[in-house]
Amino acid sequence: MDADKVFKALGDATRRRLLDLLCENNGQTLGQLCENLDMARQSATQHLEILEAANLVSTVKRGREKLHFINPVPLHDVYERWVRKFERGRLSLLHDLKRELEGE
Amino acid sequence: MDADKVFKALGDATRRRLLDLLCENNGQTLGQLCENLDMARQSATQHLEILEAANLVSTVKRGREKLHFINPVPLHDVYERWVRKFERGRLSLLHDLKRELEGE
DNA sequence: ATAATATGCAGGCAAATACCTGCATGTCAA
DNA sequence: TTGACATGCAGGTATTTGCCTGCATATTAT
Repeated sequence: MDADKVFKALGDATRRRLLDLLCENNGQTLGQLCENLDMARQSATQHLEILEAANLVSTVKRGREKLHFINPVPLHDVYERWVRKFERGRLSLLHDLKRELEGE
Repeated sequence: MDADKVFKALGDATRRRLLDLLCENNGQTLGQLCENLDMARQSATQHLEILEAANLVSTVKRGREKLHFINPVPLHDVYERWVRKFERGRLSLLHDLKRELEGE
């Protein structure tokens, strides 16, 4: 997993919206996704390319259409590497902060 | 939680490194953090400001020093909103993808 | 008081980003 | 085959980003 690509991909509201759209209805074409986006088709294509480079979306060509599918694996990896790490020490980290804010 | 700020903050290797450094040793000063970064102090300051704006880091001034503490709450929120959502449908999403890749 | 230390503030610059328009290609259906 | 439709490719531009340097301020220690 390339953490940088995954996080950068997630760091844009349009791309997170695309993931949400695919979560509601997996396997949509570029055209279908564009109908929900309010931007030129080309811009949506670029966003989808970034999601694909991060391996968050995989595509399949069917005739003249291109179908888009979510790949949930990188998100799971992000959780394992980033969220769980801080989750483990969560209470003690919060404690550090609170104690310091209260003037030690 | 401002998802956009949190994701954008996480979308940079230097800032993720800062979070790791604080996870190892919470409450470090700007100077201490800079020693591990290989960039000018000002650049590090800007990264820390972004982490602070995303509420991932809180600071306390002590004399002439500024102490930095991780706030694990936004990361937890990101998990709740983004990772768990896809985690729930994870197997079926993977199934969609696999079936399509195999030619349906 | 004065020097050393820790951080803040302002501005400048190159690269990356997120849009766009215009045209080309490939596929389906009449 | 030909026209309509779905997507690909190329390039142009304004904004944002990440880094820097130079100078200012505030705190501690001698």
